[in-house]
Amino acid sequence: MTPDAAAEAVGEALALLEGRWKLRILFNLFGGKVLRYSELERAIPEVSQKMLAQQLRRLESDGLVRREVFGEVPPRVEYRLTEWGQSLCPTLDSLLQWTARRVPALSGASEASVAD
Amino acid sequence: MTPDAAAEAVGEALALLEGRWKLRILFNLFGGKVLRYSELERAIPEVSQKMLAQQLRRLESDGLVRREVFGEVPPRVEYRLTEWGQSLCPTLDSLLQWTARRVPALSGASEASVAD
DNA sequence: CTGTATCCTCAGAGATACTG
DNA sequence: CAGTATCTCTGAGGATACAG
Repeated sequence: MTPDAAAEAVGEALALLEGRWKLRILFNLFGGKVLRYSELERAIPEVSQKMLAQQLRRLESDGLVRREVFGEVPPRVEYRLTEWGQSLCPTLDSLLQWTARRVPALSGASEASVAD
Repeated sequence: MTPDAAAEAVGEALALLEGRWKLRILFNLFGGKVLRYSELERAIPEVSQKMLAQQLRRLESDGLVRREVFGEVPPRVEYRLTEWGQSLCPTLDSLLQWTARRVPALSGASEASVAD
């Protein structure tokens, strides 16, 4: 696999998670949690209705989230992770472990090393 | 760990990789490769000089890439991954494995399920 | 309750030109 | 060779209003 092909493949994976709200949504659903639209709004107070709806649609069409509509009055819509979405958890965990391995601060990091 | 805290932590990790060029750069350096500025330009022909320099600086200040300047004429600058940067490889691999597990296409995926 | 529609802003990507 | 400087422009995201 060439560096470019690998970068593209990983990039496509990351694209599914990019944006300011996707991770917030995902982490509120990890562990099999099932939330209504209004519950997600409360869980993520900073998000606008437009962005919440938009990102949920994206997550759904990308296969990470399942949306279930109940034909009731008043309307009810529930969101949960798909199995595939749930299976992302360990990978995000490994990302977390990686950040923990970051070196605190290189002593001479402010200036690039200069060899001669 | 709350969903919000986890989302923020993972978001910070992803931020280190976001942008159109960072992964391209990273994958060209994985495996201990050492490349000069001009070699990176050739490896990623679509990138402008501005973006390449800018993203390299970011990767460097984030601790993923090490930059080594040789005080020669003509100038020579080499880039390689730090140990921490190199240690990201398995995680990106697991991301790749994850995408491979994606379900091909849900039969009734175009319309959301409607319960009653 | 669960969304669309519209308008607006502003960080960041890209093109181009220039420099030690 | 290895970069800055400057300009432009796009599009993600936000505010607000409206709708089934």
